[in-house]
Amino acid sequence: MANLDLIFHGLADPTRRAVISRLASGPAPVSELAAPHAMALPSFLKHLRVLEAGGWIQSEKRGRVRTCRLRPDAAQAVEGWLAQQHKLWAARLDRFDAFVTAMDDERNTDDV
Amino acid sequence: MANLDLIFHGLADPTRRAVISRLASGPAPVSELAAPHAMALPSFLKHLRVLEAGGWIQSEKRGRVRTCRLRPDAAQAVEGWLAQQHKLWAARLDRFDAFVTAMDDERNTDDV
DNA sequence: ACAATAGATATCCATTAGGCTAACTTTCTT
DNA sequence: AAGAAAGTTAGCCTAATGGATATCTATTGT
Repeated sequence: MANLDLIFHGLADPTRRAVISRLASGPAPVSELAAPHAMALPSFLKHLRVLEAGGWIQSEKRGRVRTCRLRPDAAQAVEGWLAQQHKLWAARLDRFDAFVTAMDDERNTDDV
Repeated sequence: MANLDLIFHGLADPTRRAVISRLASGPAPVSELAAPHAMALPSFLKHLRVLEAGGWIQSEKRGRVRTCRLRPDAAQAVEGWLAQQHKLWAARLDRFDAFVTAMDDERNTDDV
């Protein structure tokens, strides 16, 4: 699996996030993926390579057409990282919730 | 709220992810955050600024000490993006699961 | 008052990112 | 066989990254 640096770097660009969203509705050849993006093809190809390096997509060339499809792996890695952070944050977030709740109560008391 | 580019860029570096994890156990001054990382302070400060730009942390200076604390906002943005993608992927992932299951069944049949 | 502490600022440097054009290879189509 | 289509490769450019030093400011402790 790709490392988190590459995984997150893959997401840190709107073109690449758009490609991921597009591929959610099914595999597509390179030029179809590139069409909505106002840039030269070689520039776009770099984004695809970044996505591939991050494990977001895989591609296969048949004839002169390279078809790209999404891979669920990277998303799972992101979720894993988030879940781990959540565990760490749990106590804090609870306390934060308590704080917000206390504020609300106070405000309500004032209001009522 | 910071945009997704900055949010994800914040995560695309191990030093910065370590800072986020560290801050989960509570606020800390800059030099305490910097201590575990083998780099010069100005280099480390850049990472803090990236995290601040991405909405991951906030900081406040009192006297000569700047205290940094985590903000839940950025994580929520990430979760929002993931949830949205999940909606898009749902059908595909189901089909992928079915595919994997079919493979497993096939393999089990061979094995047994 | 002075020295130490905690950061901040200013530069500098090498590498990577993200864009481009031009030229090239392969694979269809006619 | 020739030409169009779909990528690919190579090189160029500018700006941003991620690191470093050296210097500076502002606080705090003695």
